[in-house]
Amino acid sequence: MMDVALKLFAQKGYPNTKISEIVAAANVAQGTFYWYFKSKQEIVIQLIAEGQESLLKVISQGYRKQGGTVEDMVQASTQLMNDLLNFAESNRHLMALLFIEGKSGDEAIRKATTEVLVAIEQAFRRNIERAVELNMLPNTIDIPLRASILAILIEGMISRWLFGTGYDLNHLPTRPAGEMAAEVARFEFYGLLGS
Amino acid sequence: MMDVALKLFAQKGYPNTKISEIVAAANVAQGTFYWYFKSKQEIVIQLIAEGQESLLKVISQGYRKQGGTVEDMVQASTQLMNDLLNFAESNRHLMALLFIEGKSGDEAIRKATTEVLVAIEQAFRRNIERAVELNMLPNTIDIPLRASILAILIEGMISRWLFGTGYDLNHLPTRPAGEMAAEVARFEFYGLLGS
Amino acid sequence: MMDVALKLFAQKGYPNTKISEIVAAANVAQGTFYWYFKSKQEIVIQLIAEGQESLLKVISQGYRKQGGTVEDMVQASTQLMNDLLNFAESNRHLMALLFIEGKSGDEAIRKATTEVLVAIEQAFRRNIERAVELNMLPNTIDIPLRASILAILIEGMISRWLFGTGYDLNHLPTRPAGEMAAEVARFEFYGLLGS
Amino acid sequence: MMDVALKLFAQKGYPNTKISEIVAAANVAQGTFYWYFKSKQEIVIQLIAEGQESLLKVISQGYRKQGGTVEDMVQASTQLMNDLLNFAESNRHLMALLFIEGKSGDEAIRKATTEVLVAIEQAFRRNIERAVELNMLPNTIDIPLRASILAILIEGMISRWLFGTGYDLNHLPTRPAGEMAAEVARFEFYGLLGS
DNA sequence: CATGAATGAGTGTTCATTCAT
DNA sequence: AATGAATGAACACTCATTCAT
Repeated sequence: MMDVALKLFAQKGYPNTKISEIVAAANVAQGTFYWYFKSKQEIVIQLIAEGQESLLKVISQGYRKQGGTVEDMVQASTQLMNDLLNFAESNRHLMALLFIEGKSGDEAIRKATTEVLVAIEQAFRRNIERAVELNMLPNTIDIPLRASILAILIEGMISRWLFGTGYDLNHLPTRPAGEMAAEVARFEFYGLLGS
Repeated sequence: MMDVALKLFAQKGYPNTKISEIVAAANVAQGTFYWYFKSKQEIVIQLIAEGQESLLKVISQGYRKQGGTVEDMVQASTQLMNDLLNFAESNRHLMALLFIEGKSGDEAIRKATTEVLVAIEQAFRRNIERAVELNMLPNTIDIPLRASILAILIEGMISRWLFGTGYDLNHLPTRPAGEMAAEVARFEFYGLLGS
Repeated sequence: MMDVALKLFAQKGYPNTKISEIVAAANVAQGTFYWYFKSKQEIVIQLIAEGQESLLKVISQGYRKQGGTVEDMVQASTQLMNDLLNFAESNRHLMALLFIEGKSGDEAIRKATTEVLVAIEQAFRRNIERAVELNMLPNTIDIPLRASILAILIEGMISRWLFGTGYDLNHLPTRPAGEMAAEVARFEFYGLLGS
Repeated sequence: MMDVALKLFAQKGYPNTKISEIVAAANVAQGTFYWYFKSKQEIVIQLIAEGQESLLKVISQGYRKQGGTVEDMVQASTQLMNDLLNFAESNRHLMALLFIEGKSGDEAIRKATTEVLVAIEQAFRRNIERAVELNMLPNTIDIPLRASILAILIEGMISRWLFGTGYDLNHLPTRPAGEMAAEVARFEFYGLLGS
């Protein structure tokens, strides 16, 4: 039931998805929904929590590589971006839920998604801090702001890559994840002016 | 009536705002709403259209400065960012509507906000193209992608600066617009590694 | 709408009466109900409150007669009983609501009806106190208990007279109010052993 | 299971008590209920029937004493009232069910409780008839009415003694059963004017 | 221009009951 | 005997929209 609910929420939005549609798609009776979930809100929260877990797993496995040179750092970042994009691609519906419902919707839902985004930001923050310690990044930079910028970047990038500018669930990524990841990581470190 | 509707939409979200609340806040009768607007949807669309106009005005006035050096370019970008942040700060409710409802909500609403975002992206794109022509940026870069990245960046930055990570309408910007603009413009051109 | 609701509540009981039935009987749309009443519960509370008011008016007008002899007292009591019975007879539905829903039902409803019954009891209590002061009743009696007994008596009597033993809304009083009132007043003062 | 159901029905009322609550309190599965009882209604009916039996046993044992004088009669009545009050006190939940659900609720439930009340009334009626035959009561009195009045009296008295005016299940009797019984029996025979 | 009473389709949720195991 | 997952009809309440004044 959760898969079909996730799909419907992603396609039509949480408020526009009726319980009756979920149960119809899942081929169970209306009452059955309430055997498994306390309310409509509970299923989204649960969906988001599950998604958070998988997503954080990806992130925590991301930045493993360590190395001395700047290129190693770019490498590692590219790797993380790539992992995230791959995850996002195979979890389109989840990403839609996170990016779309997370912004509007009921307080409780917003709170749940915010946690996910904060977690991403903190992962970036830790990485920047480490890099500064290793003298790979200038210690003059405003770390929290930069972490924020990176989180924004990755979030927006995933969102646009997956759904295009119009948040269209049927939009197809126009370039491979690897290429995208490389471009963004490059921008991350070198900006518009390039290497 | 439009101001109070904008405020309510921003505070509670479009689907959670009832016509009855709007008219109550505007001190008119329920029927009066329908003398001014064809439907609930129409008022949002109209609200977004008005917002789009003002926002585009800001953008079009932004990149006026021309100049030969890279620093001129950074300057100009900082200026634009600054203008956008200032506009956003004095139009919090509009920005909330744009960033929040623009992602979820009905097709028509999403379409309206998408136009605004596309316009921003195109403004950046034109600027990058010009810079490449002037040999101020390497001609190897993927222009649409970079424009996209910039649009993402500015969008996410405004959103977080105004509302914090949790999309909280009562969040207060923690740093002055000017400082924020400078930091972001710097990142835009030089990336994490700095100038 | 209130009349038809009262009738339906009396006939079928509060929980068994659907809003849809009320509006159907009142020939208005479902939503109209909620224009006038906040909830299903609110209409009963209102109904009971109105009933309480009329009922208390009857009671307060009841014991007006004053007099020196015991027979005057019996007279006055008969008069009150008679007034109450007449009121009850022309407000069958209200009495049903009071006696039936007042005992079960939601806390709020029970509380509302309890007030009515307490008011009746206090009217009796004041009368007994006055009679004791005038030495028309022995000052050895337990006043609150006796007031309670009288309240019970009148309540039960009305209930059975109107609805029979089986709380049947279609039951018809088998004897005239006046006769009933006289019998009960007689019992009130002289008990089974009679005058 | 019946005990816990009785308790719950008394506490929350029949319609507000869910099967799920009964089985939860009885620590069995939902389906188990339907192995023991055909329906929710059936368990109440059964509960009432059991209660009726015990109650009638008390009543039939009540008026055993015979005697020539009026005081003997008052004695006997006091004894019966006392027995009833004691029974009621140790069967609070049952009494609540009888007095509360008996008035509202489904036809079948009302019918079941009515039987109990009719039985009480008939016990009183027989006693009055006997007393009239023995010339202990004037033969001018309206026997059925008086029986009715007595039934009302005892019913209301038990109800108020146990639950107070507000039908509060947690109310505690404020005076001992014996005292209460004596007072009521005295009123029964002598009325307000006393012996 | 404006009112506010009236509408009615729509929806989340409840809960007695069933039934395969 | 007992389980507990599954059912589905029922119901209170919401709210955008209409319309007679």
